[in-house]
Amino acid sequence: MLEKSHKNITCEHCGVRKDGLFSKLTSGEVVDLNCHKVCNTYRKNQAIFLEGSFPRGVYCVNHGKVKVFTIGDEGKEQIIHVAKEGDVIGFRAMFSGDPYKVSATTLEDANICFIGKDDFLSMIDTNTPLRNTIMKELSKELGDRAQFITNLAQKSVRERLAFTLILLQKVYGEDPINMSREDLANFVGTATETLIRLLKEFKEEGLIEVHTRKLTILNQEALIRIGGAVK
Amino acid sequence: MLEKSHKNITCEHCGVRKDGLFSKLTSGEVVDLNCHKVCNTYRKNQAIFLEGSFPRGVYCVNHGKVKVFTIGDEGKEQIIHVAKEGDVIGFRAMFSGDPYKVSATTLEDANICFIGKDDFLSMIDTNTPLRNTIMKELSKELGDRAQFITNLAQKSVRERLAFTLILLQKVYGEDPINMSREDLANFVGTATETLIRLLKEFKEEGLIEVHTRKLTILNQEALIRIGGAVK
DNA sequence: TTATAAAAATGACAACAATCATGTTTTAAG
DNA sequence: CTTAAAACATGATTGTTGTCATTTTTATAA
Repeated sequence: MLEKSHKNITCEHCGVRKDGLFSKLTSGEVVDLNCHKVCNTYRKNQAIFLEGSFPRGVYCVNHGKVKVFTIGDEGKEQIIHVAKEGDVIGFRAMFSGDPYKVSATTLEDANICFIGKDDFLSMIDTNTPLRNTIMKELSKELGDRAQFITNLAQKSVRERLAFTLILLQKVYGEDPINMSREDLANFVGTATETLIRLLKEFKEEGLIEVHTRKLTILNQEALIRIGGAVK
Repeated sequence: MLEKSHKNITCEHCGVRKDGLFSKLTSGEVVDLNCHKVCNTYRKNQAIFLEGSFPRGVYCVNHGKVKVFTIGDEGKEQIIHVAKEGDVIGFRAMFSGDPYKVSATTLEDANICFIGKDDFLSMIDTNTPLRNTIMKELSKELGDRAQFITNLAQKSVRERLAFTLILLQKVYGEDPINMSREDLANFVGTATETLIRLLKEFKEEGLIEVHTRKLTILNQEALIRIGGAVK
Protein backbone atom coordinates (compact mmCIF):
# COMPACT_ATOMS: atom_id res chain seq x y z
CA MET A 1 0.00 0.00 0.00
CA LEU A 2 1.35 3.38 -0.95
CA GLU A 3 1.63 6.05 1.71
CA LYS A 4 -0.96 8.79 1.87
CA SER A 5 1.70 11.33 0.81
CA HIS A 6 1.95 9.61 -2.53
CA LYS A 7 -1.72 9.71 -3.34
CA ASN A 8 -1.98 13.35 -4.29
CA ILE A 9 0.93 15.68 -4.79
CA THR A 10 0.71 19.42 -5.30
CA CYS A 11 3.23 20.72 -7.82
CA GLU A 12 4.08 23.59 -5.45
CA HIS A 13 5.39 21.12 -2.89
CA CYS A 14 6.69 18.49 -5.28
CA GLY A 15 10.26 17.81 -4.21
CA VAL A 16 11.39 16.29 -7.48
CA ARG A 17 10.19 19.10 -9.74
CA LYS A 18 13.43 21.04 -9.33
CA ASP A 19 15.35 18.47 -11.37
CA GLY A 20 13.11 18.26 -14.38
CA LEU A 21 11.44 20.05 -17.25
CA PHE A 22 9.24 22.15 -14.95
CA SER A 23 12.04 23.60 -12.86
CA LYS A 24 11.99 26.88 -14.78
CA LEU A 25 8.36 27.74 -14.07
CA THR A 26 7.34 30.84 -12.10
CA SER A 27 5.34 30.18 -8.93
CA GLY A 28 2.21 31.35 -10.73
CA GLU A 29 2.80 28.86 -13.50
CA VAL A 30 3.35 26.09 -10.98
CA VAL A 31 -0.06 26.83 -9.45
CA ASP A 32 -1.54 26.69 -12.91
CA LEU A 33 0.26 23.43 -13.69
CA ASN A 34 -1.09 21.98 -10.47
CA CYS A 35 -4.67 22.71 -11.55
CA HIS A 36 -4.21 20.89 -14.82
CA LYS A 37 -2.44 17.79 -13.59
CA VAL A 38 -3.94 14.55 -12.31
CA CYS A 39 -2.08 12.27 -9.90
CA ASN A 40 -2.14 8.53 -10.37
CA THR A 41 -0.66 5.59 -8.53
CA TYR A 42 0.75 2.69 -10.51
CA ARG A 43 1.59 -0.82 -9.42
CA LYS A 44 4.83 -2.47 -10.41
CA ASN A 45 4.93 -3.52 -14.08
CA GLN A 46 1.91 -1.45 -14.99
CA ALA A 47 1.79 0.15 -18.44
CA ILE A 48 1.78 3.96 -18.68
CA PHE A 49 1.49 4.17 -22.44
CA LEU A 50 1.92 1.76 -25.32
CA GLU A 51 3.72 1.85 -28.65
CA GLY A 52 1.23 2.47 -31.44
CA SER A 53 -1.38 4.29 -29.36
CA PHE A 54 -2.04 8.01 -29.69
CA PRO A 55 -0.72 10.34 -27.01
CA ARG A 56 -3.20 12.24 -24.88
CA GLY A 57 -0.69 14.05 -22.71
CA VAL A 58 2.58 13.78 -20.82
CA TYR A 59 3.55 11.97 -17.64
CA CYS A 60 5.65 13.41 -14.83
CA VAL A 61 7.25 10.83 -12.57
CA ASN A 62 6.87 11.78 -8.92
CA HIS A 63 7.98 8.50 -7.44
CA GLY A 64 9.31 5.24 -8.90
CA LYS A 65 11.37 4.19 -11.88
CA VAL A 66 9.97 3.71 -15.37
CA LYS A 67 11.35 1.76 -18.31
CA VAL A 68 10.90 3.13 -21.81
CA PHE A 69 11.20 0.44 -24.47
CA THR A 70 10.34 -0.77 -27.93
CA ILE A 71 9.23 -4.21 -28.99
CA GLY A 72 11.39 -5.75 -31.72
CA ASP A 73 10.06 -7.78 -34.63
CA GLU A 74 10.39 -11.03 -32.65
CA GLY A 75 8.48 -9.57 -29.71
CA LYS A 76 11.51 -8.94 -27.54
CA GLU A 77 11.77 -5.76 -25.46
CA GLN A 78 14.62 -3.34 -25.96
CA ILE A 79 14.86 -0.81 -23.15
CA ILE A 80 15.88 2.60 -24.49
CA HIS A 81 15.80 4.62 -21.31
CA VAL A 82 15.05 4.35 -17.60
CA ALA A 83 13.23 7.38 -16.17
CA LYS A 84 13.44 8.44 -12.55
CA GLU A 85 11.71 10.82 -10.17
CA GLY A 86 11.38 14.27 -11.74
CA ASP A 87 11.56 13.04 -15.32
CA VAL A 88 8.79 13.82 -17.77
CA ILE A 89 8.05 11.07 -20.26
CA GLY A 90 6.02 10.78 -23.41
CA PHE A 91 6.45 14.40 -24.49
CA ARG A 92 8.23 13.63 -27.78
CA ALA A 93 5.02 12.17 -29.18
CA MET A 94 3.28 15.48 -28.42
CA PHE A 95 5.15 17.13 -31.26
CA SER A 96 5.50 14.40 -33.82
CA GLY A 97 1.78 13.97 -34.46
CA ASP A 98 2.42 10.25 -34.74
CA PRO A 99 1.48 7.49 -32.31
CA TYR A 100 4.00 6.50 -29.65
CA LYS A 101 7.10 4.80 -31.03
CA VAL A 102 7.91 3.42 -27.57
CA SER A 103 6.10 1.97 -24.58
CA ALA A 104 6.54 2.89 -20.91
CA THR A 105 6.02 0.60 -17.92
CA THR A 106 6.72 1.05 -14.21
CA LEU A 107 9.64 -0.92 -12.77
CA GLU A 108 8.22 -0.59 -9.24
CA ASP A 109 5.18 0.88 -7.53
CA ALA A 110 5.02 4.46 -8.70
CA ASN A 111 3.26 7.78 -8.45
CA ILE A 112 2.95 9.61 -11.74
CA CYS A 113 1.12 12.81 -12.68
CA PHE A 114 -0.63 13.35 -15.98
CA ILE A 115 -0.88 16.64 -17.89
CA GLY A 116 -3.24 16.76 -20.87
CA LYS A 117 -1.93 17.49 -24.34
CA ASP A 118 -3.73 20.82 -24.82
CA ASP A 119 -2.58 22.18 -21.47
CA PHE A 120 0.96 21.05 -22.10
CA LEU A 121 1.16 22.47 -25.61
CA SER A 122 -0.30 25.82 -24.60
CA MET A 123 2.26 26.07 -21.82
CA ILE A 124 4.97 25.52 -24.40
CA ASP A 125 3.55 28.12 -26.74
CA THR A 126 3.47 30.82 -24.09
CA ASN A 127 6.48 29.94 -21.95
CA THR A 128 9.77 30.49 -23.73
CA PRO A 129 12.10 29.21 -20.98
CA LEU A 130 10.05 26.01 -20.67
CA ARG A 131 10.15 25.60 -24.43
CA ASN A 132 13.91 26.05 -24.47
CA THR A 133 14.31 23.50 -21.71
CA ILE A 134 12.31 21.02 -23.73
CA MET A 135 14.27 21.62 -26.93
CA LYS A 136 17.44 21.23 -24.91
CA GLU A 137 16.16 17.97 -23.46
CA LEU A 138 15.17 16.62 -26.88
CA SER A 139 18.64 17.48 -28.20
CA LYS A 140 20.38 15.96 -25.22
CA GLU A 141 18.49 12.69 -25.62
CA LEU A 142 19.36 12.61 -29.30
CA GLY A 143 23.02 12.80 -28.30
CA ASP A 144 22.57 10.08 -25.68
CA ARG A 145 21.03 7.79 -28.25
CA ALA A 146 23.89 8.36 -30.67
CA GLN A 147 26.25 7.06 -27.99
CA PHE A 148 23.89 4.17 -27.21
CA ILE A 149 23.94 3.19 -30.89
CA THR A 150 27.73 3.37 -31.05
CA ASN A 151 28.07 1.28 -27.89
CA LEU A 152 25.76 -1.40 -29.23
CA ALA A 153 27.58 -1.53 -32.53
CA GLN A 154 31.14 -1.49 -31.25
CA LYS A 155 31.38 -2.70 -27.65
CA SER A 156 31.29 -6.26 -26.30
CA VAL A 157 28.46 -7.32 -24.00
CA ARG A 158 30.84 -7.12 -21.04
CA GLU A 159 31.71 -3.53 -21.89
CA ARG A 160 28.08 -2.61 -22.44
CA LEU A 161 27.07 -4.09 -19.11
CA ALA A 162 29.72 -2.01 -17.33
CA PHE A 163 28.49 1.08 -19.14
CA THR A 164 24.87 0.30 -18.33
CA LEU A 165 25.61 -0.16 -14.63
CA ILE A 166 27.31 3.26 -14.49
CA LEU A 167 24.31 4.74 -16.27
CA LEU A 168 21.83 3.07 -13.93
CA GLN A 169 23.77 4.26 -10.91
CA LYS A 170 22.94 7.81 -11.99
CA VAL A 171 19.27 6.83 -12.18
CA TYR A 172 19.13 5.03 -8.83
CA GLY A 173 21.41 7.49 -7.01
CA GLU A 174 22.15 6.29 -3.49
CA ASP A 175 19.83 3.31 -3.79
CA PRO A 176 20.99 -0.01 -5.20
CA ILE A 177 20.01 -0.79 -8.76
CA ASN A 178 16.83 -2.86 -8.62
CA MET A 179 15.83 -4.44 -11.91
CA SER A 180 15.15 -7.99 -13.02
CA ARG A 181 17.91 -9.83 -14.87
CA GLU A 182 15.66 -9.89 -17.91
CA ASP A 183 15.16 -6.11 -17.86
CA LEU A 184 18.89 -5.59 -17.44
CA ALA A 185 19.53 -7.90 -20.38
CA ASN A 186 16.96 -6.01 -22.45
CA PHE A 187 18.73 -2.76 -21.64
CA VAL A 188 22.24 -4.04 -22.36
CA GLY A 189 21.02 -5.77 -25.49
CA THR A 190 21.92 -9.37 -24.73
CA ALA A 191 20.44 -12.71 -23.67
CA THR A 192 19.40 -13.07 -20.04
CA GLU A 193 21.77 -16.02 -19.53
CA THR A 194 24.74 -14.03 -20.83
CA LEU A 195 23.87 -11.16 -18.54
CA ILE A 196 23.68 -13.43 -15.50
CA ARG A 197 27.08 -14.91 -16.26
CA LEU A 198 28.67 -11.48 -16.63
CA LEU A 199 27.08 -10.19 -13.42
CA LYS A 200 28.68 -13.15 -11.68
CA GLU A 201 32.05 -12.24 -13.18
CA PHE A 202 31.75 -8.64 -11.99
CA LYS A 203 30.76 -9.91 -8.55
CA GLU A 204 33.75 -12.27 -8.40
CA GLU A 205 36.03 -9.45 -9.51
CA GLY A 206 34.74 -7.33 -6.64
CA LEU A 207 33.24 -4.68 -8.91
CA ILE A 208 29.69 -5.05 -7.66
CA GLU A 209 27.77 -6.48 -4.73
CA VAL A 210 24.72 -8.57 -5.45
CA HIS A 211 21.78 -9.19 -3.14
CA THR A 212 19.26 -11.00 -5.31
CA ARG A 213 17.78 -8.14 -7.33
CA LYS A 214 19.70 -5.36 -5.66
CA LEU A 215 23.03 -4.42 -7.26
CA THR A 216 25.51 -2.06 -5.62
CA ILE A 217 28.52 -0.69 -7.43
CA LEU A 218 31.73 -1.17 -5.44
CA ASN A 219 34.32 -0.03 -7.97
CA GLN A 220 33.02 2.69 -10.20
CA GLU A 221 36.41 3.53 -11.72
CA ALA A 222 37.00 -0.03 -12.85
CA LEU A 223 33.56 -0.20 -14.46
CA ILE A 224 34.22 3.06 -16.30
CA ARG A 225 37.56 1.67 -17.45
CA ILE A 226 35.74 -1.37 -18.86
CA GLY A 227 32.66 0.26 -20.35
CA GLY A 228 33.76 3.81 -21.08
CA ALA A 229 32.36 6.99 -19.60
CA VAL A 230 28.85 8.31 -20.13
CA LYS A 231 29.25 11.35 -22.36
CA MET B 1 34.56 20.85 -60.99
CA LEU B 2 31.13 21.78 -59.76
CA GLU B 3 28.73 23.47 -62.13
CA LYS B 4 28.20 27.20 -61.87
CA SER B 5 24.64 26.58 -60.69
CA HIS B 6 26.00 24.97 -57.56
CA LYS B 7 28.25 27.83 -56.58
CA ASN B 8 25.61 30.15 -55.19
CA ILE B 9 22.01 29.25 -54.58
CA THR B 10 19.25 31.66 -53.67
CA CYS B 11 16.81 30.24 -51.15
CA GLU B 12 13.91 31.57 -53.24
CA HIS B 13 14.90 29.30 -56.10
CA CYS B 14 16.27 26.41 -54.09
CA GLY B 15 14.54 23.31 -55.42
CA VAL B 16 15.17 21.17 -52.39
CA ARG B 17 13.86 23.60 -49.77
CA LYS B 18 10.31 22.28 -50.15
CA ASP B 19 11.24 18.98 -48.50
CA GLY B 20 12.95 20.28 -45.41
CA LEU B 21 12.73 22.39 -42.27
CA PHE B 22 12.35 25.63 -44.21
CA SER B 23 9.38 24.55 -46.29
CA LYS B 24 6.94 26.43 -44.02
CA LEU B 25 8.49 29.86 -44.45
CA THR B 26 6.60 32.77 -46.01
CA SER B 27 8.18 34.27 -49.12
CA GLY B 28 9.32 37.25 -47.04
CA GLU B 29 11.03 34.95 -44.59
CA VAL B 30 12.71 33.10 -47.43
CA VAL B 31 14.17 36.37 -48.70
CA ASP B 32 15.38 37.08 -45.19
CA LEU B 33 16.87 33.60 -44.86
CA ASN B 34 18.66 34.09 -48.15
CA CYS B 35 20.37 37.24 -46.80
CA HIS B 36 21.68 35.38 -43.78
CA LYS B 37 22.94 32.25 -45.44
CA VAL B 38 26.33 31.55 -46.99
CA CYS B 39 26.82 28.95 -49.72
CA ASN B 40 29.82 26.66 -49.66
CA THR B 41 31.07 23.89 -51.87
CA TYR B 42 32.59 20.79 -50.30
CA ARG B 43 34.74 18.09 -51.80
CA LYS B 44 34.06 14.43 -51.18
CA ASN B 45 35.03 13.33 -47.65
CA GLN B 46 35.34 16.86 -46.37
CA ALA B 47 34.35 17.57 -42.77
CA ILE B 48 31.40 19.89 -42.11
CA PHE B 49 31.62 19.85 -38.32
CA LEU B 50 33.38 17.71 -35.76
CA GLU B 51 32.36 16.00 -32.53
CA GLY B 52 33.56 18.04 -29.57
CA SER B 53 33.67 21.42 -31.30
CA PHE B 54 31.20 24.17 -30.53
CA PRO B 55 28.41 24.85 -33.02
CA ARG B 56 28.36 28.20 -34.81
CA GLY B 57 25.28 27.59 -36.89
CA VAL B 58 23.34 25.07 -38.95
CA TYR B 59 23.96 23.53 -42.35
CA CYS B 60 21.40 23.08 -45.10
CA VAL B 61 22.28 20.50 -47.71
CA ASN B 62 21.58 21.76 -51.20
CA HIS B 63 23.38 19.04 -53.10
CA GLY B 64 25.18 15.85 -52.07
CA LYS B 65 24.89 13.26 -49.33
CA VAL B 66 26.33 13.68 -45.85
CA LYS B 67 27.15 11.09 -43.22
CA VAL B 68 26.55 11.92 -39.56
CA PHE B 69 28.59 9.73 -37.23
CA THR B 70 30.26 9.29 -33.87
CA ILE B 71 33.71 7.93 -33.14
CA GLY B 72 33.70 5.01 -30.71
CA ASP B 73 36.28 4.48 -27.97
CA GLU B 74 38.51 2.46 -30.31
CA GLY B 75 38.40 5.16 -32.97
CA LYS B 76 35.91 3.41 -35.22
CA GLU B 77 33.15 5.38 -36.94
CA GLN B 78 29.51 4.59 -36.33
CA ILE B 79 27.25 6.24 -38.86
CA ILE B 80 24.01 7.40 -37.21
CA HIS B 81 22.31 9.04 -40.15
CA VAL B 82 22.79 9.87 -43.82
CA ALA B 83 21.47 13.30 -44.81
CA LYS B 84 20.32 14.17 -48.31
CA GLU B 85 19.40 17.25 -50.31
CA GLY B 86 17.00 19.48 -48.37
CA ASP B 87 18.05 18.17 -44.96
CA VAL B 88 19.28 20.56 -42.29
CA ILE B 89 22.03 19.18 -40.09
CA GLY B 90 23.68 20.26 -36.89
CA PHE B 91 20.64 22.02 -35.44
CA ARG B 92 20.34 19.80 -32.35
CA ALA B 93 23.53 21.27 -30.95
CA MET B 94 21.97 24.74 -31.26
CA PHE B 95 19.67 23.98 -28.35
CA SER B 96 21.73 21.76 -26.11
CA GLY B 97 24.41 24.34 -25.37
CA ASP B 98 26.94 21.51 -25.51
CA PRO B 99 29.55 20.83 -28.17
CA TYR B 100 28.62 18.54 -31.05
CA LYS B 101 28.09 14.92 -30.03
CA VAL B 102 28.48 13.81 -33.66
CA SER B 103 30.57 14.68 -36.69
CA ALA B 104 29.39 15.26 -40.26
CA THR B 105 31.35 14.60 -43.45
CA THR B 106 30.36 14.73 -47.10
CA LEU B 107 30.00 11.39 -48.91
CA GLU B 108 30.42 13.07 -52.30
CA ASP B 109 31.08 16.54 -53.68
CA ALA B 110 28.44 18.73 -52.13
CA ASN B 111 26.94 22.17 -51.90
CA ILE B 112 25.88 23.20 -48.42
CA CYS B 113 24.57 26.48 -47.07
CA PHE B 114 25.40 27.84 -43.63
CA ILE B 115 23.10 29.84 -41.37
CA GLY B 116 24.63 31.45 -38.28
CA LYS B 117 23.44 30.50 -34.82
CA ASP B 118 21.95 33.89 -33.89
CA ASP B 119 20.02 34.19 -37.12
CA PHE B 120 18.73 30.65 -36.81
CA LEU B 121 17.68 31.00 -33.18
CA SER B 122 15.93 34.29 -33.73
CA MET B 123 14.00 32.75 -36.62
CA ILE B 124 12.87 30.00 -34.27
CA ASP B 125 11.83 32.46 -31.58
CA THR B 126 9.64 34.45 -33.91
CA ASN B 127 8.34 31.79 -36.27
CA THR B 128 5.95 29.37 -34.63
CA PRO B 129 5.37 27.06 -37.63
CA LEU B 130 9.12 26.74 -38.15
CA ARG B 131 9.59 25.99 -34.47
CA ASN B 132 6.90 23.33 -34.57
CA THR B 133 8.50 21.75 -37.63
CA ILE B 134 11.79 21.57 -35.77
CA MET B 135 10.28 20.06 -32.64
CA LYS B 136 8.51 17.56 -34.86
CA GLU B 137 11.78 16.72 -36.57
CA LEU B 138 13.61 16.28 -33.28
CA SER B 139 10.86 13.97 -32.06
CA LYS B 140 10.83 12.01 -35.27
CA GLU B 141 14.56 11.41 -35.13
CA LEU B 142 14.27 10.29 -31.54
CA GLY B 143 11.81 7.65 -32.70
CA ASP B 144 14.06 6.62 -35.58
CA ARG B 145 16.96 6.14 -33.19
CA ALA B 146 14.85 3.99 -30.88
CA GLN B 147 14.28 1.65 -33.80
CA PHE B 148 17.95 1.80 -34.76
CA ILE B 149 18.88 0.75 -31.22
CA THR B 150 16.40 -2.11 -31.24
CA ASN B 151 17.65 -3.32 -34.61
CA LEU B 152 21.27 -3.30 -33.46
CA ALA B 153 20.40 -5.17 -30.28
CA GLN B 154 18.11 -7.78 -31.75
CA LYS B 155 18.71 -8.33 -35.45
CA SER B 156 21.47 -10.29 -37.17
CA VAL B 157 23.94 -8.49 -39.42
CA ARG B 158 22.15 -9.91 -42.46
CA GLU B 159 18.84 -8.48 -41.26
CA ARG B 160 20.41 -5.13 -40.44
CA LEU B 161 22.00 -4.89 -43.86
CA ALA B 162 18.65 -5.51 -45.54
CA PHE B 163 17.08 -2.85 -43.32
CA THR B 164 19.90 -0.40 -44.04
CA LEU B 165 19.57 -0.87 -47.79
CA ILE B 166 15.86 -0.08 -47.64
CA LEU B 167 16.65 2.99 -45.56
CA LEU B 168 19.37 4.16 -47.95
CA GLN B 169 17.06 3.69 -50.89
CA LYS B 170 14.87 6.40 -49.40
CA VAL B 171 17.93 8.65 -49.14
CA TYR B 172 19.23 8.03 -52.66
CA GLY B 173 15.80 7.94 -54.30
CA GLU B 174 16.06 6.98 -57.97
CA ASP B 175 19.86 6.95 -57.88
CA PRO B 176 21.81 3.86 -56.91
CA ILE B 177 23.24 3.77 -53.40
CA ASN B 178 26.81 5.00 -53.61
CA MET B 179 28.85 4.47 -50.47
CA SER B 180 32.12 2.71 -49.75
CA ARG B 181 31.97 -0.78 -48.24
CA GLU B 182 33.57 0.61 -45.12
CA ASP B 183 30.92 3.33 -44.72
CA LEU B 184 28.17 0.78 -45.27
CA ALA B 185 29.74 -1.46 -42.63
CA ASN B 186 29.98 1.49 -40.24
CA PHE B 187 26.29 2.18 -40.75
CA VAL B 188 25.14 -1.42 -40.39
CA GLY B 189 27.44 -1.88 -37.40
CA THR B 190 29.64 -4.72 -38.60
CA ALA B 191 33.12 -5.47 -39.95
CA THR B 192 33.85 -4.50 -43.55
CA GLU B 193 34.65 -8.11 -44.49
CA THR B 194 31.32 -9.35 -43.15
CA LEU B 195 29.48 -6.64 -45.04
CA ILE B 196 31.21 -7.57 -48.30
CA ARG B 197 30.29 -11.23 -47.89
CA LEU B 198 26.64 -10.40 -47.22
CA LEU B 199 26.44 -8.02 -50.18
CA LYS B 200 27.66 -10.90 -52.31
CA GLU B 201 24.94 -13.16 -50.88
CA PHE B 202 22.25 -10.57 -51.66
CA LYS B 203 23.65 -10.21 -55.17
CA GLU B 204 23.64 -13.97 -55.73
CA GLU B 205 20.08 -14.16 -54.43
CA GLY B 206 19.07 -11.52 -56.98
CA LEU B 207 18.05 -8.98 -54.35
CA ILE B 208 20.48 -6.28 -55.45
CA GLU B 209 22.60 -5.36 -58.42
CA VAL B 210 26.20 -4.34 -57.79
CA HIS B 211 28.38 -2.17 -60.01
CA THR B 212 31.49 -1.57 -57.93
CA ARG B 213 30.30 1.15 -55.52
CA LYS B 214 26.82 1.52 -56.99
CA LEU B 215 24.10 -0.65 -55.45
CA THR B 216 20.64 -0.98 -56.95
CA ILE B 217 17.79 -2.68 -55.15
CA LEU B 218 16.06 -5.28 -57.33
CA ASN B 219 13.70 -6.88 -54.83
CA GLN B 220 12.50 -4.44 -52.24
CA GLU B 221 9.83 -6.74 -50.83
CA ALA B 222 12.32 -9.51 -50.14
CA LEU B 223 14.67 -7.10 -48.37
CA ILE B 224 11.81 -5.82 -46.21
CA ARG B 225 10.91 -9.41 -45.42
CA ILE B 226 14.48 -10.00 -44.26
CA GLY B 227 15.20 -6.75 -42.44
CA GLY B 228 11.78 -5.51 -41.39
CA ALA B 229 10.07 -2.31 -42.45
CA VAL B 230 11.24 1.19 -41.60
CA LYS B 231 8.75 2.52 -39.09
C1' DT C 1 3.26 -22.14 6.33
C1' DT C 2 2.94 -24.47 2.23
C1' DA C 3 2.18 -24.73 -2.64
C1' DT C 4 2.97 -22.76 -7.08
C1' DA C 5 4.81 -19.91 -10.24
C1' DA C 6 8.28 -16.94 -11.65
C1' DA C 7 12.99 -15.61 -11.71
C1' DA C 8 17.75 -16.75 -11.44
C1' DA C 9 21.52 -19.74 -12.22
C1' DT C 10 24.36 -23.21 -14.58
C1' DG C 11 26.03 -26.47 -18.20
C1' DA C 12 26.55 -28.03 -22.91
C1' DC C 13 26.64 -26.88 -27.49
C1' DA C 14 26.30 -24.45 -31.91
C1' DA C 15 26.92 -20.62 -34.87
C1' DC C 16 27.33 -16.07 -36.23
C1' DA C 17 30.52 -12.83 -36.96
C1' DA C 18 35.26 -10.74 -35.89
C1' DT C 19 40.01 -11.01 -36.85
C1' DC C 20 44.06 -11.87 -39.47
C1' DA C 21 46.36 -12.85 -43.66
C1' DT C 22 46.64 -12.37 -48.37
C1' DG C 23 45.30 -11.60 -53.13
C1' DT C 24 42.75 -8.80 -56.53
C1' DT C 25 40.57 -4.88 -58.50
C1' DT C 26 39.65 -0.06 -58.79
C1' DT C 27 40.81 4.62 -58.31
C1' DA C 28 43.67 8.55 -58.30
C1' DA C 29 47.90 10.85 -59.24
C1' DG C 30 52.02 11.81 -61.83
C1' DC D 1 49.82 5.27 -69.73
C1' DT D 2 52.00 3.80 -65.70
C1' DT D 3 52.44 3.39 -60.87
C1' DA D 4 51.07 3.62 -56.16
C1' DA D 5 47.64 3.60 -52.97
C1' DA D 6 43.27 2.66 -51.59
C1' DA D 7 39.34 -0.14 -51.77
C1' DC D 8 37.44 -4.54 -52.42
C1' DA D 9 37.39 -9.49 -52.05
C1' DT D 10 38.21 -14.14 -50.17
C1' DG D 11 39.96 -17.91 -47.16
C1' DA D 12 41.05 -19.80 -42.68
C1' DT D 13 40.47 -19.61 -37.91
C1' DT D 14 38.96 -18.23 -33.35
C1' DG D 15 35.94 -16.82 -29.85
C1' DT D 16 32.18 -14.40 -28.13
C1' DT D 17 27.56 -14.86 -27.53
C1' DG D 18 22.95 -17.04 -28.24
C1' DT D 19 20.12 -21.11 -27.65
C1' DC D 20 18.31 -25.02 -25.34
C1' DA D 21 17.81 -27.89 -21.36
C1' DT D 22 17.70 -28.37 -16.55
C1' DT D 23 18.21 -27.18 -11.70
C1' DT D 24 17.97 -24.04 -7.90
C1' DT D 25 16.35 -20.08 -5.67
C1' DT D 26 13.16 -16.47 -4.76
C1' DA D 27 8.74 -14.35 -4.78
C1' DT D 28 3.73 -14.66 -4.50
C1' DA D 29 -0.61 -16.21 -3.19
C1' DA D 30 -3.66 -19.48 -1.04
